[in-house]
Amino acid sequence: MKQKPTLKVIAKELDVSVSTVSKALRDSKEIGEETKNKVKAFAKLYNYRPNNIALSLKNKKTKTLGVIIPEIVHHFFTTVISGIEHYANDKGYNVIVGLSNESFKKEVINLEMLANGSIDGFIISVAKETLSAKDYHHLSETIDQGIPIVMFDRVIDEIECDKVIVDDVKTSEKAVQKLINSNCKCIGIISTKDYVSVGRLRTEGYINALKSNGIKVNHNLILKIDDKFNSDDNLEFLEEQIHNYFETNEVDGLFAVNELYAITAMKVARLKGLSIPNDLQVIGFTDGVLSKHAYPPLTTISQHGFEMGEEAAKLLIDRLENTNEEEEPFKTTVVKTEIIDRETTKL
Amino acid sequence: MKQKPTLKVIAKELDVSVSTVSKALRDSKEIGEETKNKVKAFAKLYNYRPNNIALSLKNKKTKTLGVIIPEIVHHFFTTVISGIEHYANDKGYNVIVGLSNESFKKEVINLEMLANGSIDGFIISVAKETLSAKDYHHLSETIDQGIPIVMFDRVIDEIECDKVIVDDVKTSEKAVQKLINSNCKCIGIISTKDYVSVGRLRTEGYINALKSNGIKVNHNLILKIDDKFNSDDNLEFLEEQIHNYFETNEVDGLFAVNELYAITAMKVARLKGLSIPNDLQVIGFTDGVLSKHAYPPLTTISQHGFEMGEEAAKLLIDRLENTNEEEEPFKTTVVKTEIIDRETTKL
DNA sequence: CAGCTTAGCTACATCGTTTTCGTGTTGATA
DNA sequence: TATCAACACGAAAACGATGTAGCTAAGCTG
Repeated sequence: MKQKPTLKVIAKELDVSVSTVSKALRDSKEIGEETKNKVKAFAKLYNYRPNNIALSLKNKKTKTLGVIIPEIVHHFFTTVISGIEHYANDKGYNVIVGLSNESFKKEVINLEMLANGSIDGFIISVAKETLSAKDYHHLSETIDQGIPIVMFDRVIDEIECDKVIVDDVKTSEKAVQKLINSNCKCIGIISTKDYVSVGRLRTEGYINALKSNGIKVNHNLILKIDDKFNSDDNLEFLEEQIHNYFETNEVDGLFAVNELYAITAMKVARLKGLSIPNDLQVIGFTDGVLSKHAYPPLTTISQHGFEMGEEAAKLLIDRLENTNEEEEPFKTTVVKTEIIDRETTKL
Repeated sequence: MKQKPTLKVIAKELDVSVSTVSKALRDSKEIGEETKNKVKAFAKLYNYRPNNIALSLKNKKTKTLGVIIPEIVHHFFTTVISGIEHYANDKGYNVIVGLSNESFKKEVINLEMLANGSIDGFIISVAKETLSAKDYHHLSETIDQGIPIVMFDRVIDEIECDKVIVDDVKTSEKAVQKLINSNCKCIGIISTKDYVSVGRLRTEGYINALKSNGIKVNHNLILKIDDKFNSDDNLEFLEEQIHNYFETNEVDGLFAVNELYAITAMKVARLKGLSIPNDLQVIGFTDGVLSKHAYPPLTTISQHGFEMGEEAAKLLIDRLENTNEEEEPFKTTVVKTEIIDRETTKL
């Protein structure tokens, strides 16, 4: 086992000073050609690489980004991480991932654990518990300490920072409009409780679409699921709620605010003997593996998670590397969406 | 924006020395009660937290783990990451994620980027390209430098390090045996090319099961998909290969080495008018979202990815924190598997 | 009262790097 | 020959924290 060489050992070995070695490796013109070559050759031979930690301490920047998400076993979030990684790596940044598991406490711990110099900035999608508790002090304090935050998907209006979102309202309008155009007479929505911003906004879009088509909004057709935690865990609960929903409503068009709700609704509908898309048309939100491989393949809205990730990383790194005296104003980037036509809708 | 206070500013503010502050905060008995209280109160007021980077430099350990995986938009890998995170966080470690995208070059870059002091050890699942090229110098060099590596799932026999695997051979035997017991007369397997260790081993298990039941092995029934990269990208290619396979083989039982192959095979079979599980029984490997939500829900083998992650983190952290003089011998942990009975098999 | 202990604090080195500010030597110039 | 620039390099500070060793004053003992 050979230890990583440091400037000091190279210096001693070649009988020059540490500063000379450092300068030679950085190709400073202060150092003579001969010495430079000697040092470089030696460094190459022993595979010298500057110690990142020492550099971080000196430069007061770590070149790593902290990403905090509610869960990682989740297609959308991992797609976003891919995008973040891609852009970040390209710019020489590393990505350190923290999981909140939708828990406020874990979110706070993660933030504190990383805010002690380990990272230069955060990219975060807020936990449901945080959203419902409306306790954002950890976020504002972090920003206060000069650590920039970029929020994506689940954002908080009250906090001033860069944000990357999708136009949930407009997108949902489009989806519901598509159902209307496909001759659906009774369109329902399966959404989340209102404290989840995306659920609220998508419901808003659903209502807008109905209204602008002169359709009266029937609040029984709006199902708001209360899944505080990982929804995969209480699948039966979800199925039961959807089952009850179908018992009391005769829908022929359904808009679900995520894949799982859509897939589960399809499953329940199938059990009731409904044929998709003949008896019931379905549109989901988020284009994940489930949608693509479902039977029948689900018509859904692609959020372009990869682009969201890239954009979030870009916003963050831009801010980190902005050397201007004046602070840049905060930006909110809206990533465009797209309806992926598959087989759960007609037309 | 208030900057993070350092020991130095606290010291100056309270007119004591830096060491006094440090010791007071660590509750050293060298410092008088009065001074301690004063310092602690001040530190609390200004929310002092020791700078992680400085600590890392001093202690020569970063308390972060580097995880390098082929892709992150993948249920199994994210489940493993969850397990790693869970155990690591518990022990006060952070997790930094690198993606190889199945590329040898990216794997090397990621390793080098992190091996410069940023992390204390690696947890890695090797890229397909690395496996097929059989070039492991980056791994052995890393270990040589004293940075421990734990491999999981896709491991390399030639490299000596801790490993976490599943008993692929035995597990596959069990799965195929189940098909035999369910009266399948012609059982096929969809696997990967042999350089992917898990594909090779699972094929081995398939062959073992047939042999031990006195069934002659027909090599036409063994389909080895060559997907060097993310298999989601060349879905048509996969479908085509499976389609051809079904054209030339009349199988009534199918074992697939991953979810996607299983689901895709089911889709192709359905197109051919086959009914599942009546005409064709299917068992997959890896219990992901696809299996659970497929139609019909897929009988599959759970690898317990979460436990694998926890175990990998445990092996790594144990080694890192082992203060004994002698090196511990390398361990290979075999995580148990389980067949999840769903609706693509009879019985 | 010399000598010793001890409480309570400070100085300093250290981790690995970069960077500023010297400093000594050479060769050229006035 | 004194002066000066250019060259090639070294010493030291700095980043933030920790720990060892050293120092001072007070209190005690014989």
